[in-house]
Amino acid sequence: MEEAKFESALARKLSSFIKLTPDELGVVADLQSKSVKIKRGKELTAEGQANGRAIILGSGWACSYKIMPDGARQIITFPIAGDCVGVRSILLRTSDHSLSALTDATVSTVEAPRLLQVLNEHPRVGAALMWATSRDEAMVVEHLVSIGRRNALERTAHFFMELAERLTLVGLATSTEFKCPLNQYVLADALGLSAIHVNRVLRQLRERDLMTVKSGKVIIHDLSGLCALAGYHKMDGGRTAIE
Amino acid sequence: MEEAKFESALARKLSSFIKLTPDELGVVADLQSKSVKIKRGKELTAEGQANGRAIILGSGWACSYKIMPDGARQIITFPIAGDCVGVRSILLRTSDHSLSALTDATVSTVEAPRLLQVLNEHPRVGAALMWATSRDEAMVVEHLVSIGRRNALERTAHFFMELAERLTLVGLATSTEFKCPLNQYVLADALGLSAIHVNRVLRQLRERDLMTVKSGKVIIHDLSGLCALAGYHKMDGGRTAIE
DNA sequence: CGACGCTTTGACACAACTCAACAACCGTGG
DNA sequence: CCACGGTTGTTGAGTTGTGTCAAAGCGTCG
Repeated sequence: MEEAKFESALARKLSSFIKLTPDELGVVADLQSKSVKIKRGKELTAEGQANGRAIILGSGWACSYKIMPDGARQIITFPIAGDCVGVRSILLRTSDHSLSALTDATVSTVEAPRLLQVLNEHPRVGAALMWATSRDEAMVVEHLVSIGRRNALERTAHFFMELAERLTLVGLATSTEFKCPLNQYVLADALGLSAIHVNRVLRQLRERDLMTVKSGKVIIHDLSGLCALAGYHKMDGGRTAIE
Repeated sequence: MEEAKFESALARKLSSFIKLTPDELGVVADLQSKSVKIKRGKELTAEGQANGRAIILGSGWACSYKIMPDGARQIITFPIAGDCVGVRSILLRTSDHSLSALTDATVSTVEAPRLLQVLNEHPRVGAALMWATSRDEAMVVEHLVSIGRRNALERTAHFFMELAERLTLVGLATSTEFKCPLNQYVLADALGLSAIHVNRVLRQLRERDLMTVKSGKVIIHDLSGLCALAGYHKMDGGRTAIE
């Protein structure tokens, strides 16, 4: 994984699960062959909309969310480069959440039949894709736990730890620093807080010399301190039972 | 679906998705052929434990949860009769949450290879299983939204609406009433509240003539009122794009 | 009967929200 | 080059939803 250049973030991510053959890497590349440029703010999927396709994010940031009747928004996750959205729900008739681009982005759409075909003909690629989506689901669960049982400070710290790990997996973060286009309003909607409280929490994290969020960049000052505060455990990035 | 007697809750649930042939129903029954009786309180899977198998709940109630370093618990979902746990994470080396029986229960264990075999040889059954798990995942997402953006009253109301719908799907609830062995401590850990506040919320629901929870039984007095309060929308129980 | 598990209630504390400003930043256009 | 508006960040004061602590009521079961 060190020196090799991957064609896509997805290929890089999957490779940390199982080493793919050139042939299989070709399949992964092919899934993303018809990529489209998307403008920041564009809605990619609306809740309730007809479904039957998955989306692969080639670059940029997005957010999947639900809107409440009173207009409040809960962000479920921030898909980043290399993430696949909607794989699991390809069987459901309608999408259960909305998806918007937070920055300019490139996306590829994969229709259900094509995906099923890959799963059949390239089981190892399929397994890797399923591994990646399982991982994403595990993060949704962790997010739920976070909102349910961590206070604002722990929750925020945990969120950034997780984000850092995800970004690292696709080569977008070092152990101390990464770019992050999320403003405090967006963070608030993800963390289940008010934007103002997010501000106070970020200040605390800064004053405790744990991390700094400024102008689109996150800097980690004290990784172990953050992990301790958040009760964060690194995800299982290891090999699977199969293969 | 009306008069037919199904051998299992799972068969009944899947049948509401696609009508299964007798042959396929046999497959579903076979998956549950080696069922085991489990005592209330028994832990079925521990977080971090080696995985590679799914569990089908034949009867009884369970809860899947995570424990925080300080001992707090967040319940993610309450598997009931007909639910499959751990299907998606069969590829992950370790389980990402714990699972305990809340009541005496019967469970069947399905090893990964067997499940993959079914998915291959009986794609329609496989699709139905994937539909069911997708549905469960959508509920986890909704649960996240609930904790993040609904207040205690709305959240509780929403929880019971969802529960009622799930129980109905396996024939364990009428539109106005169902058995429910969840006490206020357990509810609290699911709703991200304190047990005492759950009590206050339940009182409010009672005083507003919306619903009553008493001695293991839930009675819905005003369904539309509850839905309005909770912002609840029935899940898509309809047919899929495939088949 | 006593013990235990669960529910109910009250008084109080505190985390997080709301409202209301203001400050810093940034790209745009005069 | 500076003035400008829009977006984002920062701060303070006061409110409120929910948590904590403490205690009592109530069934059920041994």
